[in-house]
Amino acid sequence: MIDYKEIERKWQAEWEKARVFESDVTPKNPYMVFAAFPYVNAPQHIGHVRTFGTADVLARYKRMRGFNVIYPMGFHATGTPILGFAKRLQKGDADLIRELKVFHISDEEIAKMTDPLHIADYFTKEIESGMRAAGYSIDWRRKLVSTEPVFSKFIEWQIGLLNSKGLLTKGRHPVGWCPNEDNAVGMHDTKHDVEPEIDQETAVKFRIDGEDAFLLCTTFRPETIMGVTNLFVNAESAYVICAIEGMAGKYYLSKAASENLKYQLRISQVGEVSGKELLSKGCINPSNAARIPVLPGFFVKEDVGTGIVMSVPAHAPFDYIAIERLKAGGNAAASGIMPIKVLDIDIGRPVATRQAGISQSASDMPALSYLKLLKADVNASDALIEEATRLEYKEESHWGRMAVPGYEGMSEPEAREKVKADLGKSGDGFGLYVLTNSPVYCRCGYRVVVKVVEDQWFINYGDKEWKASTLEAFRGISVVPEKTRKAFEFAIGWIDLRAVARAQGLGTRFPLDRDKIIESLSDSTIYMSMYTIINIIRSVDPGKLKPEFFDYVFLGKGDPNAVAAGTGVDYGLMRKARESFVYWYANTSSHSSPDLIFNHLTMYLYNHIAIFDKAYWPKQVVVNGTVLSEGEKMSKSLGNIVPLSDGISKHGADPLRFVVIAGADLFSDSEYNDNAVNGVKERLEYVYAAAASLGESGSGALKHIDFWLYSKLNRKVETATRAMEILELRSASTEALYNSVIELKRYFARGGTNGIVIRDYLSAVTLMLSPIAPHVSEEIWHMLGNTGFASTEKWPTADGSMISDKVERMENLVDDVIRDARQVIEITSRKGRGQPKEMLLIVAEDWKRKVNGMVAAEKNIGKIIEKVKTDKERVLGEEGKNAGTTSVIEYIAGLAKKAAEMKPAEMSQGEEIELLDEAGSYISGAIGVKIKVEKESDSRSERAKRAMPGKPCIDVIF
RNA sequence: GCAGGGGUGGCAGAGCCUGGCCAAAUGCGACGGGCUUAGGACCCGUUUCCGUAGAGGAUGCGAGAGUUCAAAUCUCUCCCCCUGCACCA
Repeated sequence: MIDYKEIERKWQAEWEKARVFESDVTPKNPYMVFAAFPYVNAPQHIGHVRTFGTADVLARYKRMRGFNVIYPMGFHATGTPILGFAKRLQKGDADLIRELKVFHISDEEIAKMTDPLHIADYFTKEIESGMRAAGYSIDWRRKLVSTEPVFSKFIEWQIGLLNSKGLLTKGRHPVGWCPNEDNAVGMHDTKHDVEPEIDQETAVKFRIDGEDAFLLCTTFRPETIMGVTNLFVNAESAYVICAIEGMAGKYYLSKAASENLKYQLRISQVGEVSGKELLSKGCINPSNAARIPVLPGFFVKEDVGTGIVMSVPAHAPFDYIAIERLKAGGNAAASGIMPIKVLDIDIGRPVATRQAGISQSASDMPALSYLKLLKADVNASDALIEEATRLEYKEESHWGRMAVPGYEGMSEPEAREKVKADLGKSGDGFGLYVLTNSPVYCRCGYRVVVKVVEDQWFINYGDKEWKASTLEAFRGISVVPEKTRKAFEFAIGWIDLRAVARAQGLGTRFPLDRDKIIESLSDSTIYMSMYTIINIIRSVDPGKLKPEFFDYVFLGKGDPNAVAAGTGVDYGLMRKARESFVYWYANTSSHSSPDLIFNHLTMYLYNHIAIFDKAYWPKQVVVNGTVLSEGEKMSKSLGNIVPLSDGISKHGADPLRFVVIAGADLFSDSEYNDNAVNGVKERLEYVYAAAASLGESGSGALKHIDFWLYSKLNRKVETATRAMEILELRSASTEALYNSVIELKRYFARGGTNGIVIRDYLSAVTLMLSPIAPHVSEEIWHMLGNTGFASTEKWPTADGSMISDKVERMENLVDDVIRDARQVIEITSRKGRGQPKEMLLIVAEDWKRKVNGMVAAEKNIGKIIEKVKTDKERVLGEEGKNAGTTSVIEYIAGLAKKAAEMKPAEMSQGEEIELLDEAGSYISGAIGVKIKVEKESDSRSERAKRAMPGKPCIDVIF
């Protein structure tokens, strides 16, 4: 048994003592591996091992491949979550405390966490100790925290630089907003962690007949305006009359809506009116000047949109039902309403209603068709009508074609945009932001609204030139796995304005507006460059780190003497920092999880392209999958996380690393469960035990099975190396561990005992396991009698001359024989022939091998038979001396069916016999019957002539 | 809706780029046997169907069509699942 705790303690101490993972500029080729730095609002759970562990495996592998490698680590503490965290604790949030208890954090410690800086401090240490326990080969001298003064100086430089390049811009921007706290709210600030989703609706003005006033509607489907037959209001709700700055006339909307909208419109109330009063008004449809009534709509909610909706009974099931109900109730104004269809659904498409055999053209009312489809009558539940709406919108959006003048033939999305633009031009409509997943509540209990923030600073990722050069540069960057490249390209194209400053949070003040804090994704785009110099400048007074300093170190700008004099930073130290940056930043690999593709990773690319010289642009980005537990993503919100420390103490760091990192393809999610971990443990222990018992092995001349093991080993090295190069860690580890165990077992079962062979095999396997299971590998490496660290050894290289298809296929022959023999015995025993005494393995004559070769080359059986008939001596030569012409011809004829795929025989009769003799005890052990190997020509068996090259004839003797 | 990734045997998951050696690796599970006082662990075997003194056949990799001597693998159409869609780390 392996004592994981013991060997982890031992080797981690040894590594630290020998400083094997600390590295500085040397003549060797540099390689820097880093992972997106963790946000420090919780300790690590085993899900994090996926990214940090994968980075570690690459660092360790590259080190063994002769690179000078650093794997630095930093911590992200800026931003709002920690602040929210502290606030929640101040209020004694029970959910959060329960979460913390999962990580075994003491009550005293929790009490102190009402201070945000303490949270950052505590978890930074916590996470570091977890990473040390997991055995990551991190150079801890380069540790960095995003709240450090040094870091702020660096970020100020970055923002200043972006601004000087004209990449910052200012403007209006909609955000989720809490009216109570007067703050922007993101997912972390809401109840149940829901993201406030903001979308733009279209507000349409319907002039009231005889008044200089409008009813203001909102809609997601402005293209249906030509089909509007009436408006709906909620007769029970309070409405108000408002003036809106910048727009002529007065506007009616619900009181609730006026409250919500004041965060995006300059809106002032000038009067009040009840919903009932609105019913008497008549409106003009701006699209066709038709006069339409205002009716009470049962489904209209005062706090959604403006509390007034357009009614399109032809295309909106709710509208259709509402009118039907009004008609049934004898509403006079409703009685005359006829639905107006504005778009058709492309005939021939597999539309749900058509499949259900419901005609659409007959009724001219798609809304009714969808209601019929769902068997929804006039009294249907809201949920059912909702479902019909959803289905209709989906299909109309997909297959709908406009059928009104000016828009004929347009698809629904095209028409939507066109109508929206047209309404904007004519002044009859404008865009309005809404929360699509409303209601969303702030943690404080208030309902979140949309606020349009004025004077918001952005990083303009929409800048055409910047976008183009980023996309261009991206083509030269290696993406692992390659299949995520498209997602990146899309993200690079999609990203646009990105808010760079916000009102609250920990972090660096925004240089252009000191009341604001730099948004926390924007302050983590080029921090990796700091890893190259942080250990050098650690002692420098942050006040001296002026922009000129960073200009020199990172951009090579300015004269070092002048910069040193101007900033007060030591000249030599500054030169050293520059040298270090130039050295390390030339070759980097960046690791993170797929959810960062659309923000952090894309911004990482953009900022590097904008700021650094081409030589220091990213070289490789690596994206890995997540970790599942019982098929579900491991996350705090699901409550199914396992703290890293628990995982390590329960299973050991190496088995945990193995399952999480190598348990699945890089981009697939890996499944963590005890069963999987135990499987890894068993195998690690098998290798360990094999090394432990090495002393008992013999030596001597190499036998076939020794050559076989060497062939497997060298092939394994090739495969694993190829896999490691593209971080296919699953294949690499399958080769290094799973297959090695299978091969070793077979080797021993087949009587392999050669100590030299086993040592060679185990040595290479141990080194290949080292990146993923470093502690166990060190231990085994030393058991094999080595003194240095496996971690710093050379990765094994394959000896191609030891790889032999023939040798491996010979071993397959042994298996084939066993399988066939079993089958024969089973059948004979079923036929009641009792226990066999002995089994003959009759090996085909060499002339048959010669014939096989001829058939493989010729394919034409007839021709070959002719040749044999006319000149057997010459055709078969020495091998055919004792073969009767008749039996030769019979044999050839028997090959007719297989002629097409016939391959020349690989083994001679002598080799085949030798192999079967060597494997004899293994074979007889497997089938439980004594075996005897004989030559076809020596055999007295009647079946002997059935022997084929590579297929010995089996004859069971009773 | 848009974008990306997928759909393989009881399950998980390779294979697909570079078509044949694929009834399809590997692991788990299930079943049978061995070992054990017993269980666990471990070892051996079976795990689509049919046939059979063995080297054979049929069906088969979301559905359908096509290309090819040959398709899980290439092409097209369709269906379904997962993830993301912003100011939030």
